[in-house]
Amino acid sequence: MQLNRLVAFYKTMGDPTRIRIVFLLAKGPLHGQAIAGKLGLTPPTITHHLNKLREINLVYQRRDKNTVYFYLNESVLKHQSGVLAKLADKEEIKKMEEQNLESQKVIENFFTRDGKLKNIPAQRKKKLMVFEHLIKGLKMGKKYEEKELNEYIKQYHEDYATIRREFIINHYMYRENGIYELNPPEMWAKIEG
Amino acid sequence: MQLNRLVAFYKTMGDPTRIRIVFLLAKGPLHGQAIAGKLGLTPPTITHHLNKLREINLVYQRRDKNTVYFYLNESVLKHQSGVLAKLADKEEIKKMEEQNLESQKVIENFFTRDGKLKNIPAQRKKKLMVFEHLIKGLKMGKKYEEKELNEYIKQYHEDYATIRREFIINHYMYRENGIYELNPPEMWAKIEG
DNA sequence: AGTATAATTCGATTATCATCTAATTAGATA
DNA sequence: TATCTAATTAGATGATAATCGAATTATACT
Repeated sequence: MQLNRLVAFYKTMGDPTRIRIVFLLAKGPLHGQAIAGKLGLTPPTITHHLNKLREINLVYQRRDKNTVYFYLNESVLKHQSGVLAKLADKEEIKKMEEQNLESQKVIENFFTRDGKLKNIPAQRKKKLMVFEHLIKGLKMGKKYEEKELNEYIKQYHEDYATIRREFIINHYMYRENGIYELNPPEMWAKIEG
Repeated sequence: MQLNRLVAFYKTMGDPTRIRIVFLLAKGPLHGQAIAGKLGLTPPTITHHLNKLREINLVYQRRDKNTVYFYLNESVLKHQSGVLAKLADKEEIKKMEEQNLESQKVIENFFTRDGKLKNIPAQRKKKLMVFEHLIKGLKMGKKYEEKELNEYIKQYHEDYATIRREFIINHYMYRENGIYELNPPEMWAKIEG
């Protein structure tokens, strides 16, 4: 459970202008000037808020000629709706705690005291726990050259190629033209209870 | 749809300390010192955050001897989870818009141009729309003497007694020792689509 | 090439807010 | 009544962030 990401989501949503933008986009995509017009604000202000909304992956954009259309990413809303529902349910809270403990144990088993990965677990569940631990050092939104990513992985384990491939397979990251980037957590391979 | 309340909820949740408090309370009630201890913060800071959380009705408290126990109000979390789910669903958005328009029309029909209520609608749905409009001038958390509440209602309509009673019946407000206070929206009578 | 339009960046201003220490209130017990 | 503990209030400080006008970038059209 990523506390930081949760907080970032709420902090971003906790602004009247941004909530209004979200409601506008919930009805369908709009371009910047349209948003500025409907809200009675200037374009720089809209850009500012759209940046914040993009940081939490709530909007994405597509360009058409000269104008950029902004879209709402509904999957993020659904995901956060689920988080809130779980938070209201003591059973789910207990499950989350247990999962945290279990994952902590696996990490202790598969990493040396100085943080190296001993070997890649064979069991899928444990493997995913290890991967989630590994990517904690990567920054959301940052673009990584293949070389840079290799170097990062090598801190932990020799076989960077395998691990890098696994990152893609399990949707922790995606690649475009040899550039790697983290996916938002909603897309990651799920660890089944 | 109360934009302000939505924003207030998110703004309050958008703080790491408060999120941690919510997670703690999700496991069960705690008293102030315990929270301060677990988070490594001073009691005044905890009081500060609990006030914020109480403002959005997310926590309530019960006193036992000298110590105050704080509880999480799970219904608020469920409610907000539902809001997010709706926001992710274009159909629901459309419904909300239609409801808004309909409600606006009803308000126009039942109020004079200078804001007086002509008469109390007989149809339940319209009646509730009118009541929701009336209570917009009342402040959440404020305690109203019966006299004060009567005066407020009289701005709109002679028959303050009936309307005041309806506020209670439909759970817009509650009364304790002759003091009236607004309920949180989750408790209000629902207007069926 | 040159102009028009949309979007972004930069810098400044202003307001909000998390946290602390010190002081105060409230209740319980002896 | 005196004292202990828990909680709150008050005031100060430092950091964050919403908004705007001016300047800049990026793309399209003539």
